[in-house]
Amino acid sequence: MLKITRKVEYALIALRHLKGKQDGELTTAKEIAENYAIPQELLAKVLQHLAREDVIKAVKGPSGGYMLKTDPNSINMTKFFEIMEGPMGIMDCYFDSRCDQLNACNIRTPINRINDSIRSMFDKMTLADITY
Amino acid sequence: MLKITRKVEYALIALRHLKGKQDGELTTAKEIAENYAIPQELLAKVLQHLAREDVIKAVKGPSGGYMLKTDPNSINMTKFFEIMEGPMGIMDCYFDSRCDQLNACNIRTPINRINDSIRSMFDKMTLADITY
DNA sequence: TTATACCCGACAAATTTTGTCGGAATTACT
DNA sequence: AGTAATTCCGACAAAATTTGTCGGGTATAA
Repeated sequence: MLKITRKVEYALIALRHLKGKQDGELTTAKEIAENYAIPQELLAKVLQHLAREDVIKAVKGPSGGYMLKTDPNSINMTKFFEIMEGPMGIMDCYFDSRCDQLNACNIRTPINRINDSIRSMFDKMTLADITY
Repeated sequence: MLKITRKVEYALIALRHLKGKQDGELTTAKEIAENYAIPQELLAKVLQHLAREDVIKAVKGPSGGYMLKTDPNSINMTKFFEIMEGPMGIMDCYFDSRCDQLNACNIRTPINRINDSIRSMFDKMTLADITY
C-alpha cells in the first residue's frame, strides 16, 4: 500500500540516468536495462510511454536512443505519477464517482482531505528534485 | 498506486462509525457490515485485528460487540497504516534492505526523501482527524 | 540490404488483494 | 444445561493488479 509501481521506479531510474548525460547525447534502452538489471522489454515500454508523453525524446535507428526532452523542473510529481499511472488518489472515489457505498460512506470528506494533502505535497516536488 | 487497501478503508469506516456511538455502547460487526455494504467476514477480520492491536475493545457473547479503546487522538496515521499493513514506504528498499540493484540504484536518496515527506505528513495526522 | 534501434499490442506469469469457509471459544439468556 | 449470538482464527479460493514476455512492426545509419 502507498507504494509506487515498478514502472514508476524504472522511469525514475531511467530519467535520473538520462539526466547525467551530456546535452544531446543519446542512451539506449539496453544500456539502461543492463546497468540497473531491469528487464529490457519492460523498461522499453516505460521509455516508449515517456516518449509518447514528451518527457523524453526518442531517436530511431542504429545509434538511436533516448534523451531528455522536457525540462524536469517543469514536471511536478503529481503530473508525473499521473502520466505513468493515471489519476492519483488513495481511494478510487476521489476520481471515479461510481461507488457501491451510495450515500452510506462516512469517510469521504476526510479521505479527500488526505488526498488533497498528498497531491499538494507532490505538486511542490518536481522531477528535477527527484532526479537530483 | 499510492492507494490504500480495502482493509484500511473498512477499518476507517468502522472506526468512524464507532466514534459516533455513546461511551461504552457496543456495536457488532454485522451492524457495521450491513450499514456500509461491506463483506461481513472481511470486516470481522479487520475488527479482530484492530482489537488485537488495542485500537478497539471486543466483548464476546450475545449482546457483545466492539467499542473504541484507545483515544483516536493518540494514534497518528503513520502508526495506524503500519498497524493495518506493516511497514510503510513507497518502495520496499525503505524498510527492506535486500535489493537486486546492489549499488547500482541511482534513486535511493530521492526516494527516501519522498518517504520521509509522506511519513512526516502522516505523523501529523491522527485517527481523530480522519474520523472527524 | 542489413543490423540496430525504437514501437506496440497481446499474452502469460507472478504477486497482491479481496473475499469465503469451517470450525472454535465465549457468554447472555432461558 | 442448552441454545443462540457473538468474537476469534487460520486456511483456502477468487479476483484484480502488477510484472514480465513475445512476436511482429517501423525507421534509419552504414
